[in-house]
Amino acid sequence: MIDLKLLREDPDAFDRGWALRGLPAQAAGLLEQDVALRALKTRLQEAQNERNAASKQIGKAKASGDEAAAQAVIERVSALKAEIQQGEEEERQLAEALDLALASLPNIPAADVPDGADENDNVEIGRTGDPRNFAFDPKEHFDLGEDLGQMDFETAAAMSGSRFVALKGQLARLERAIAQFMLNLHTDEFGYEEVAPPFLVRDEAVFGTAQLPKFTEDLFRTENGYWLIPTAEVSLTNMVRQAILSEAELPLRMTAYTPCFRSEAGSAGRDTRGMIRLHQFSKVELVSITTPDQGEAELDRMTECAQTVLKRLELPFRTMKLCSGDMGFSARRTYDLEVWLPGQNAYREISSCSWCGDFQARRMKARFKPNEGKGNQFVHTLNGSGLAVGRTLVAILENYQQENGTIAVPDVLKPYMGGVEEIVARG
RNA sequence: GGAGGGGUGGCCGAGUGGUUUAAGGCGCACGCCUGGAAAGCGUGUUUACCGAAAGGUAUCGAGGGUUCGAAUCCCUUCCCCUCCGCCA
Repeated sequence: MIDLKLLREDPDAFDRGWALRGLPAQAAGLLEQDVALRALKTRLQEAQNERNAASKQIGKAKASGDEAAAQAVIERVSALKAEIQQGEEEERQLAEALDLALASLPNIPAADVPDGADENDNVEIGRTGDPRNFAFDPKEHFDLGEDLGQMDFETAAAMSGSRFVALKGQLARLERAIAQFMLNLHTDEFGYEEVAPPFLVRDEAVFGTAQLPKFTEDLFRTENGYWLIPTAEVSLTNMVRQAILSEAELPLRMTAYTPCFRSEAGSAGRDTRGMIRLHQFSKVELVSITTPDQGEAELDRMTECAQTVLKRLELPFRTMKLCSGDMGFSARRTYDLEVWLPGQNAYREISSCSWCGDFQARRMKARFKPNEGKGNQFVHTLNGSGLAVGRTLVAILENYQQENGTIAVPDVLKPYMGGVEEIVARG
């Protein structure tokens, strides 16, 4: 949610920001609604003031037994009543319309975010690790997994439809090992607190992180009104919903390993084979809650935490700074990590780290009490994947495949694999 | 699923139709006092909007209603809690 006060001060800056995201100018229309609402409030207040003063006179008149005087004022006040009621109704409608408009507008990109329309305009800012030279034609992960007899799309489809998978045996264990490794890294070395959060949440939570009101079609919903989290960003960020934190306890860093549920509406036909795009996948998420002055630096730190996972797994990747048109709704700045997939001969997104400023905090009413000065301020929120577990498994299969179709287990995962050094076909 | 009890400011908590401001406490801020501190005393302390200011208006989970006037009465709804039942 953008700050209406800032919008009043510099409407052009907001229009420029929205233009970067391909939106038409909004500020004038919003300010018009704002002015109308405040003018109405003022009129309403004047009428209420008059009514209150008159009501007090009635009380006094009745106390002194002057029924006639009381009756005269009562008649005058009743006339005000209709006017006030109508004004209140009008005010409610105007406020609702303005709130919805504000809630439906995305965050303003930071100044350094490259201007661009879509992912083709993202800017590569670094590569880490060299893609391996294969002496044979590297396969895609789904061929590898199916040949190993441990990645079963057909059985999953039979019970759940397309975009589901069942992992078995050592691949199922590998997924667990990946998640364990990531969680241990983020908690033991980077100071994130592990959280096991709810996977079903209410409207307010999803509004807080801004999937609502605009992106309902991307989410699954239960019949009694719960939303299945599309990412643990929702659960973790809402840990501080409505909170007033003390500055001393910031930054708060939380991590969680959760399933993520996405309807993938609008992505029909894309990545239909394999595990790249599923309705359900698991992810280790990172969320930081900071003071405003720490927000930007925290994004760099968080991105490095995510990069470290790939480095330890010795997976080649590149780091992208997202352009304005490709950033998520809440973000001011986003870095994507794209892992090299030799089977696809392409870099594919495996992490996305975003700094949201106070955009989500304002929606959640997440504040902190500063050490110096008075008044509570909104915190900054950040979220990032550290990493998408399913896609990490894909990357390991493709990068660690051997000519005979077996998969070498990355060194850092061996402690989690119970002595297994190589994943082989089931006997 | 059954039966109850509740939602009041940063926090706790009083308040079942009126006659300046939602009592009181805690916390916090400032001041007085002190060699310094504690204690004590005093002042202030939701948010939004209008106003140069003084001040005003709204805000007691949300939305309707009754009334000249609602935190208070009525209706609807959301949320939290307790007990019972069922259950990993």
